[in-house]
Amino acid sequence: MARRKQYNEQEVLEKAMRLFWRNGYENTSMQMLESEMGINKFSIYASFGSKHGLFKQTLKNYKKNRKNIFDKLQNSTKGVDAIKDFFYDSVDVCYEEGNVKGCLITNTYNEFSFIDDEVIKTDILQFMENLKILFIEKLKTDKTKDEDTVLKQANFLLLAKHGLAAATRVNNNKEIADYIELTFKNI
Amino acid sequence: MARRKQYNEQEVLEKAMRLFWRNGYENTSMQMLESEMGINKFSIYASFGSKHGLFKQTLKNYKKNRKNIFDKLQNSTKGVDAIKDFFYDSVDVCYEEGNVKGCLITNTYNEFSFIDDEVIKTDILQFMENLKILFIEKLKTDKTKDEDTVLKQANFLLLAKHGLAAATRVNNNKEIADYIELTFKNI
DNA sequence: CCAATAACTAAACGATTGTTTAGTTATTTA
DNA sequence: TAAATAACTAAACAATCGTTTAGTTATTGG
Repeated sequence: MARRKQYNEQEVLEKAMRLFWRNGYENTSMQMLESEMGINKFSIYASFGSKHGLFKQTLKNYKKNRKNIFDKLQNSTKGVDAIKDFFYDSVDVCYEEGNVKGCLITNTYNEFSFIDDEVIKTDILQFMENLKILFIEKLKTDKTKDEDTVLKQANFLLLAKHGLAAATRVNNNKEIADYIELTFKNI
Repeated sequence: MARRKQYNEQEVLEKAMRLFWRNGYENTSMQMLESEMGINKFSIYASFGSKHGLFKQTLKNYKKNRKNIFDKLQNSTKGVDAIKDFFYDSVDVCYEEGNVKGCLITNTYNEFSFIDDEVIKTDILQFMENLKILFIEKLKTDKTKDEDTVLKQANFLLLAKHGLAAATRVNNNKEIADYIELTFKNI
């Protein structure tokens, strides 16, 4: 054995995540990552392999961070209102995190729709597919909805979530609340 | 006088627009622009000043191209249904253009929210503000809506349009129609 | 205590970015 | 027809990108 790492991989990964979150993937350079993470390029490559690898782990970490609000949605018995709560929770997380911009998943989805990178794309699409399944599950608890309605509404809510994520990047809390209320008015 | 330009500035600008539309600003290189526009870098700089200048003119050209559907919205007497038609028209334009991705304004809005470029940002925000004013105008034709409701619904529709633009980048026509119908169900 | 070795620093890598420039070609008008 | 000049080609520009490598430092276990 020899010298030990002078940094904590989880800690620097969190810092990298927040930088990617603020600036997107392409607009985050290795130089920026160096100073934000507080470690040398060599160390980044030693721990995460590449910029791409670091970003992948960043996404993984993001999902882990959000696990609690997904679990809350999954375990709730409130039906459609559980989804509405989830929308509010998603917004809250963004503002709690402070300096970030919107939702990292949605940001990545937007950015990579212009880039050939099936690895990241598959990752994101799977994430959204899982969310849709959760929506469907909650919508189905309302027995007055037929299957077709449930699917349509699930698709609608997935896109509404997308609009919401865009909104959390610029709008204030009040406008966002209005948006959520109107989204669920007829669901 | 001397030699004349061997290309038509309007024609090559349209080609540049479609390339930016497909790939975004940062992911479009001067090399790609050269081959897509069919002219040399020198000629691009002679006609448009810089990559940034070319992109600005691209946005201007995009607005001009869409003037007809904005005019249709403005001149319509159908109230809220005019906005709904506008949503469908926006989708149609995307699909008619073929190889492009979503709405150039929304794409640019998303991409530049991560970049310090007040020129482009101001341009885009003004565009969205104008659209919101149009929405308000149409919503106001329904005299049963109070002022507060009109503003809330206009904000909602602006964000819904954002979600729609995201959808036209991946989803099929049927899902998009469902989304539009649900959006307007309670307006 | 010292040889082994992992983690560090810092410089350099080749590739690509947007932009400029020097030199050539073609067309215009006097 | 010939001088003038704008538009062309193609090469080079400096800066930055992600990545690698050579050399140094520090800490470990025998």
